[in-house]
Amino acid sequence: MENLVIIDGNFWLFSCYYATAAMGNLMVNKDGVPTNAVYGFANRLEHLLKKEPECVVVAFDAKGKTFRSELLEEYKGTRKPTPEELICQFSMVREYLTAHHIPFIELEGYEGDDIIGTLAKKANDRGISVSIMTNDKDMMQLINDKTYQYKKPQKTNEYEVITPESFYEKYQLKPEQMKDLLGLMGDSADNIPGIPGIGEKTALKLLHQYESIENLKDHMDELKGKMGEKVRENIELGLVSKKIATIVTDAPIDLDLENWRYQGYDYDELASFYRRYDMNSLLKRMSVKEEKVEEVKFEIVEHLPCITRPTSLVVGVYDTNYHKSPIMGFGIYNEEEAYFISLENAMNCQEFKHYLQDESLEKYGFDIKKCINACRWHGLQVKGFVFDLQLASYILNPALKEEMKYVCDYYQYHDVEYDEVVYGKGAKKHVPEENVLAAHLVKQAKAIFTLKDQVCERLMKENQYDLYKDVELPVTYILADMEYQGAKVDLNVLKSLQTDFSKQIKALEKEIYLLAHKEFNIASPKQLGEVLFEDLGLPNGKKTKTGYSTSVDVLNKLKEVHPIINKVLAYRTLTKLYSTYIVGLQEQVFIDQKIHTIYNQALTQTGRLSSTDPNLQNIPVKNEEGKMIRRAFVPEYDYLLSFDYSQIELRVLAHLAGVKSLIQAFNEDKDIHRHTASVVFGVSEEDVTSKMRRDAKAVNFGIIYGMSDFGLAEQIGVSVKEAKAFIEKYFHTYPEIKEYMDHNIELAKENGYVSTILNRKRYIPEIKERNRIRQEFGKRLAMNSPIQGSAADIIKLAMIKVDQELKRRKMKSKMILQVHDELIFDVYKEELEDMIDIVKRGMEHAFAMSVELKAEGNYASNWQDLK
DNA sequence: TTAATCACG
DNA sequence: ACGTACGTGATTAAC
Repeated sequence: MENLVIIDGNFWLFSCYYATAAMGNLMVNKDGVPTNAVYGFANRLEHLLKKEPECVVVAFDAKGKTFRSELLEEYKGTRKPTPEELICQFSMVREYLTAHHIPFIELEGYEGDDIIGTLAKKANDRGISVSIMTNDKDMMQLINDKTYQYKKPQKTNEYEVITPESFYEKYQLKPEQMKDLLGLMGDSADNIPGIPGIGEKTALKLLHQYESIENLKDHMDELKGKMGEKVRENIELGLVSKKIATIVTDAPIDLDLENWRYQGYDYDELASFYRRYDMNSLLKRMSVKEEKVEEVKFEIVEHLPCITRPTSLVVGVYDTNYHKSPIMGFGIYNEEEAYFISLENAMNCQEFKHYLQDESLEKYGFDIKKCINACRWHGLQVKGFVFDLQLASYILNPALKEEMKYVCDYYQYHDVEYDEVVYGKGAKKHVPEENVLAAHLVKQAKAIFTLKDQVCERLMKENQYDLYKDVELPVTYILADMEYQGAKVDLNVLKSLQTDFSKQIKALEKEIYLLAHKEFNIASPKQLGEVLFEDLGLPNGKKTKTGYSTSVDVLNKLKEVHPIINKVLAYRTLTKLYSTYIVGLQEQVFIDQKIHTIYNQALTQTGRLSSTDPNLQNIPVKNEEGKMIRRAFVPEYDYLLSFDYSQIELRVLAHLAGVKSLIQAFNEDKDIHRHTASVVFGVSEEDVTSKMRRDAKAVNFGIIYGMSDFGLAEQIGVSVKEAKAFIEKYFHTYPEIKEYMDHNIELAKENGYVSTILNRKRYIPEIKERNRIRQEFGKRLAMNSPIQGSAADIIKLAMIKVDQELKRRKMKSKMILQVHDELIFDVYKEELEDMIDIVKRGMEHAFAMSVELKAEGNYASNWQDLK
């Protein structure tokens, strides 16, 4: 007999919530959204699905009241209000089911119970058996020889089945008499009164004799004593209670078994749900479930045989910083050959070196920049990389973690292990035995080889192959050279700053202790908060989950209140510079006197680069003390040359949105913030005051971020009302901007993603979430990402253009740094003029738009003097 | 490991 | 009535 499984969605969600919420610490995802109930729900469902049910459907309560509250005002009146942390999971669980392709039903005016009752009846009428997944005892009235109830005990996942027989054993009643039982004894959970004074024992006795409340009413005169009185007094209440406890079986819902047939999940959709809410164990479990693949066969060789065909190549780099990491060995794979060779053997093998260097031997890799540079530090030159799975997959979906296992799982290739699992982590990290290492690397190589065509096809289909091949791939080679070239540092500058700063810090420390009347750790926000807001009794501006906020914005507002504030602010600035830059950078200087950063090209959601180990994209520049750090960055050759784009994001916006007056202003080379101020405030450009310009600048920036009135108000220090008026005026001035922003929000809703000028995509699942705050966040992403991303596209094009020209003209000067809208070069003095010309032109002609691009630059003998 | 803070575009 | 500007990385304290 065919079977339909009906899940009582509300019961499951509530019980999962309370099962873990009671422990005190709610499970949340990285954004702080509680996920415990949905996580439990998912776990329970996955377990159920292992039993391979034929048809599955979930029933939920709909919002609003039902006929029951009309019959009885106090129905469900004793329920505690649903906690906030659970409410937000109602929509989340629906997202989960949608991702899982499991149907759910909710119907206004009906409870989930009624949906279950109706479906069960309709299914039974068609000869289909039904399993009701709930612990709710009301539901027992639905049990019959084709419908069983499945109760989940607290501890196990093995359900207790309630059949008509087991029901009879317990109550000596027919299941449909459950309504009468509840009608008489009431139900405290739903606040159904029943007949006061009648409990389960008496109710059962009465029903064994009279069968139903209706029949009892006809014979109630026969009843004796106190009990008889009670029944006679409240028989009507009993009848109403029965009505309330009766589950509807004729709600307007159709049985749609064909669409409810469970046919497995779509990996992408479900995995993306699990990723979104950080449900990593469920994510991992879904890949484990896949069928076992056959063992990868390979050979561990001392000498590499002659290779003549394309291969995938994996370099086993041990540490995350590949500029100083040992290499453990190499994995090489194609459809006929699979080898592992250790570094030691590789270094002594001419055939291997030839294989690496031969550009005509095409190689496929994962993070080829890492492979190229790790090899370079070992004196090995690699040529012929033509495919990078990491970059390709980043282009297809930047949300994917950049680790290989995640990427492969995403493309349904599961026979790859996490590096962390093979090498261990933390103190346990080690180089594994050779055969383990070899298997790991060759498996990775096989994965790359296997996935290449599929991923390229997908790039073609998405119209992103050009972005990958003509932008990201060339850029990765350029970045490899930039990293390897490095930025030269004058350690003497840092050393002298170190003595200088540590004196100042000590002095400030003393002054602060004096003002605070005690010694404490100023770097501890907790202790500082206590000193400022308790000991000194300063007016506290609230904030943060763990205590007082002591961030700059808070402290800035207290500057006038107490002299300690300025000292603390100065202390903060200096210690930040001291630890992160003065000390931190010195530790990162290589033996060649240079810093070799690592650019992550497959991380940001917008297409920008990021820089680590150390981060050279956040070297201080905004205040005087900070700027001094830049004096330590010096040329290896003669000069540092830097060019940066002027207002690239606003120009991109003007172009993309087709803002006529902005385009014109840019092309007339006007001061854009002054222009904005003049149009918004309706004064001539000469009459724009510095405040007006400052405010206009804040709005120009804010607009790129998809600002709110509140955010702007905070930023420029006006009331929310004023900020709102300001924004309205701004949109009135540039109506095209408003249209463009709305358009992108629409695109995100319709397609699920937004795109840049080079068709870089960013998926925005947030925009479909039911949580309004998350949805608003999604809207801001939809507005900002195309702008920030297009600017990132453009500077990548510029890097390629400049690099090509440097190569064509055989220049010896080098590109060494990229800071989002700025390129920095280490130049020979005899090349200086040419370099200025090449860089400026390369940047300004990187991409043709209706708005001209403008790059301005300078040269100097250290980074500080560049600005 | 996480939260708070602050450095950059 | 919500909570509130986009994208990063490093350091420190405190668990």
